[in-house]
Amino acid sequence: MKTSDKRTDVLQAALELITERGFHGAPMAEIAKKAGVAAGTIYRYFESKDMLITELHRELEDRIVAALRDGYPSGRPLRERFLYLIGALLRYLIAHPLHFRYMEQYFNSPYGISLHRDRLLGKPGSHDILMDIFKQGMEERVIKEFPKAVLFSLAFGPMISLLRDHILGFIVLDDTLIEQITEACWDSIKRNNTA
Amino acid sequence: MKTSDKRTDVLQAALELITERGFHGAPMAEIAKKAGVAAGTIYRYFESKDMLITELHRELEDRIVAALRDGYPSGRPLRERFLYLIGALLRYLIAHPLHFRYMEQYFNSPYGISLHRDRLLGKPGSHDILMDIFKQGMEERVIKEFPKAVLFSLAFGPMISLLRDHILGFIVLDDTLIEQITEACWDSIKRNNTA
Amino acid sequence: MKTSDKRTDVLQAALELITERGFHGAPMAEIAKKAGVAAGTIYRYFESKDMLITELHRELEDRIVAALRDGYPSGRPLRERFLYLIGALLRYLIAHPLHFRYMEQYFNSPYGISLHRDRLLGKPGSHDILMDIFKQGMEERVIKEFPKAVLFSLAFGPMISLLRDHILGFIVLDDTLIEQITEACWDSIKRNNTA
Amino acid sequence: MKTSDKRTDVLQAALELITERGFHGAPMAEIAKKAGVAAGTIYRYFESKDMLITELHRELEDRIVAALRDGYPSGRPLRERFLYLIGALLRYLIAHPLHFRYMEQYFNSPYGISLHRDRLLGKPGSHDILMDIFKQGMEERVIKEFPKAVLFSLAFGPMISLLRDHILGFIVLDDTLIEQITEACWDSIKRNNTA
DNA sequence: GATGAATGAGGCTTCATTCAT
DNA sequence: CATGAATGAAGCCTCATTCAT
Repeated sequence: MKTSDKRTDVLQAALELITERGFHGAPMAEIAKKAGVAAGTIYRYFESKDMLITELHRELEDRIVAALRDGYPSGRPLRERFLYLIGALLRYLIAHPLHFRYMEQYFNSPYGISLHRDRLLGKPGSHDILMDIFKQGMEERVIKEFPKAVLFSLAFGPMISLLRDHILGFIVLDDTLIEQITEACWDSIKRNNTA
Repeated sequence: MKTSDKRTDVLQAALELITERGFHGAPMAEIAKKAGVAAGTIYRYFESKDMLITELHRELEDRIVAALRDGYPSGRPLRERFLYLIGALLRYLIAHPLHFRYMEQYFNSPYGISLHRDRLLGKPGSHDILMDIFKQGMEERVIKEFPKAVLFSLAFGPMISLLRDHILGFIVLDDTLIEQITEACWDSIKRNNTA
Repeated sequence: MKTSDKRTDVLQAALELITERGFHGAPMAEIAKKAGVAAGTIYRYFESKDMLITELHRELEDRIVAALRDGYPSGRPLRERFLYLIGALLRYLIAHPLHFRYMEQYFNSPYGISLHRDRLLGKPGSHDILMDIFKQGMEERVIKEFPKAVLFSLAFGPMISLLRDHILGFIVLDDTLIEQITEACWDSIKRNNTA
Repeated sequence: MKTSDKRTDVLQAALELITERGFHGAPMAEIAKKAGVAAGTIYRYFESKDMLITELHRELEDRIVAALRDGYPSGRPLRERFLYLIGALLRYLIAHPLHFRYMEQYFNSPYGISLHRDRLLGKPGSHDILMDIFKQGMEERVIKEFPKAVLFSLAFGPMISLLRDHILGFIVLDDTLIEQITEACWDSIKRNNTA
């Protein structure tokens, strides 16, 4: 049994180094050293530093999407599905702070700019799930009449900000708080029953 | 009247180049050229590239804070003051997309990591204004009982996400939409007077 | 019957790759791939890349010399033997452009510099044949009184230049032209019997 | 008075190193050291190693062409002009063996391949002079009826071969010999007055 | 103060060669 | 014998910073 697949080692080393020091503070030589391989070895698995960075992004994204799909309460009411999605993502990223940090950096770099809208939840998978919720919600007049991008921002914007604070130790996001926060997000997009 | 203060020229050139190409895509030599000065000249005004970057951040922050203070309806009700703050910031950043882009990059770089909590509204100034609103709001039971960091994220998180979309052209933030969005933010932090 | 001797495959692959891209555009790994063997395998047959290159040179040289010997009209008059030699070489290299390209590259590289005089026809074999012609020719006062190196250059120099043009498609060397050219070469070394 | 223009120093160092060791045996770092400058300095004058190599080629070519033009006996008979051209080139390259070695290497590399026909005498200048001689010579039926490329090869091919031998010390090209050789070249292209 | 040529450390990448399987 | 993953030295180039003018 091989515990160490070199490709995986490189990705992990890159993840750690890049989240800690940024793309430009993570030379290939250092990534190699941290991964326990020679510098040249990285190039057997990744065409270039850019490719390594892009590939790592893709892998993390896949894992995140998988985490969101897993346990998604398809048949349940709108609100419940929405709360699940936000909560699951929040929990995943709290459990994997490096993933969060990496994704954040990626989107704020020339790499991620081409990804635009397909951001944190870019993969068709989870993105569509969310969009379905929004669509259905607006049709049923449960959710405010907003462009999807606005709903998206209201739903996920706070999370990013909160995760940073959590990682930096400014707040502790325990289960109770997470629940309250997801509900607050729901409040921002749900229609006010002015009736 | 000095139309061209070299220091200002350098800052402006740095702003444009860095927002367009990132910190590492903006060599000092190019900044100098764009600013119409010699490379060495920059070092008369800034100790190093890092200092230039930090200084630029500080200047932008100052201007943003000033913009928020200006016209702030001190004596008015809580909700109105809150809406004003969010709306003013949104409007300022829409009017100054480079400022937004720069601040975003800054926070997502090793530079910004040391800034922690003091983010977009880091300067005591505006930050305090907002914190006062939260404090008073919670005391008066108008706003949900949350750690301030959470309230902050609920209030400003969506905005950052929206600004990106706006700058990238995915949505058009006109005055009507801005008003609706700020109200949605308010919905997420205001207490549901179901009692 | 061995259709594929690995050693031969490697030499052929090297020939093709090197003539196409130069010594430095032909990595061992690529030669190996083209030869259908593993990179390490090459080192069973050749001590190093340098040795491979040198060895390939030697093999091509052997084949060229063999081609010249074959059909050489030993008993015939001087002029005829001379014309045969030039013509045969020209025809061989036209038929094997890769051989020509390789030899050319070889001589113009640090490898070939150590080969000095032993150039295209370096191997004692054909070289001697030519030298005999020159010697006899001078003795019989049919050929100009020149150092052998000069006669050699007059005889073969034009050919190299022409082959390049032919390979590059600037001229088409058909049989008629070849005959005329070999005669022109003869003109340059044959004594003008003006006396 | 500046004896050392850094650009010139770099070109000279490159010339020496490349002729001695080939393009790939002449690292930029070494060229820099030999030129007495820092590695990075080269890039102020040349965009890349390729550009340096190409530029050096151009400069040498210019000098050679200038040497050929200088003293060219425009008004004199065809034969004299031809002999002058060959002789002048031969003399120039004997006096500047590094130039010859460099040009040779250049043409036998991927760089020079794109130069094709425009070889040693590529610059319109001298090339045209030669072509004019050929054209006029054929019209006046003084020169054999050959494609220009063939005449060119007959005229210059031997020279290249001879220069190598000279540089390697196999022969000594003194003025007497040079004159005889140029005449031999003339013999190869001039029409045989079979009349 | 201003200039910009010069510096040289450091980054990314290639590739000949080795060696465990 | 053959394999091909791994190695790491070495090459090209960039760019923040300095300093003589």
